[in-house]
Amino acid sequence: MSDRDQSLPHTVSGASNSGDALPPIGEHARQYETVRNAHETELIEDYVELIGDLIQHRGEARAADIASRMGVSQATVSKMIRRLNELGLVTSKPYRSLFLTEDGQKMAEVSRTRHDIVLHFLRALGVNDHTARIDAEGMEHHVSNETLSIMQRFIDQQTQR
Amino acid sequence: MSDRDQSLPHTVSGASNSGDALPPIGEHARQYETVRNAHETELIEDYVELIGDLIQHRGEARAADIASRMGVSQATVSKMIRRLNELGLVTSKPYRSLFLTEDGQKMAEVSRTRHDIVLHFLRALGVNDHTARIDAEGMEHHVSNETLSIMQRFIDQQTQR
DNA sequence: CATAATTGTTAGCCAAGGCTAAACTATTTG
DNA sequence: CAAATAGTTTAGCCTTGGCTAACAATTATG
Repeated sequence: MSDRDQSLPHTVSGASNSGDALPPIGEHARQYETVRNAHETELIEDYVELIGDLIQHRGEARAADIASRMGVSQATVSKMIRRLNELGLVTSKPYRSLFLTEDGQKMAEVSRTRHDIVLHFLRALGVNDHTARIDAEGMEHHVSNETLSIMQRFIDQQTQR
Repeated sequence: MSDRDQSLPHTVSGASNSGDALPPIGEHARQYETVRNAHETELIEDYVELIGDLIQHRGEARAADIASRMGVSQATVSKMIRRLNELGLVTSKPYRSLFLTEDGQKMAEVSRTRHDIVLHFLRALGVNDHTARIDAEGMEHHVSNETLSIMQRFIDQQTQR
């Protein structure tokens, strides 16, 4: 709580969208579909990204570390690792630490880049570091490449002055 | 696809976060926890928000409309409505259209406001309308009130000039 | 006004992502 | 080097949010 509990702004400048017509049905459905799809990959990406970070910063990724950092039980991690294996994102021998496959490394890097852009963008916007970290974690999977590019441009403008 | 498929920016100005140390374990876990919690309420909020929109724009919310706009089967909607009922967010009589309870209306309004702020913000940033709509749909549930306030301020600055 | 078409519900299936408890493996240490 | 501790996996359970198919109610129409 704390940082995230502040008075919610109650207005939007100019015409509120509430007055706008609803989008055409097909388009509307596609918007929700995009979100549902993002959902399916989100967790996977979070695990892969975290595993990449652990390898980079700690030299290895142990299940126990993943569990404590993700805030879930070891059993959950174990099950997830099996999935990542099936998806060809990690290789693992029982009771040994993990490695990312080439695909896994690629995914980790893309996720990491996106994450960083969103985080830097929020900070450049003026959001405090702690909140920015939390928001970035949730937002990263829902930001299109178009928006990412624009965020990057914004960061550049802010820092080059 | 289309709008969302563009070259991913590969750099972040200044120090990449990848070089930063990992957050302390407890904090890290809390970040993920926040995202997991958001997840649980996301869908609920989407349904409630959509029901509110339908009532406002169409005069009523029928299950069939919800199904086609969400892009899911009617059976799924029916089941979901039962849950919303249990949660005290809607009232419904079998084979009749839905109404939001007071709590439901409150939730719909908060969601709508957040959604609008994020959407307007993205447009003010320069994101094209179509992409902005998709991104807003996914992002809205992960934006803290602090960030929303800052987005609102940004919108005001952009439009008041 | 009887029947067809539309809309809503129920039953029963599935996969994902949590959990706890118990079993197994590896590592550390007395 | 044996026993204790730490780490990992498996089994089995639960809830959510999808689905299809079958049935029920409502509404529209010939």
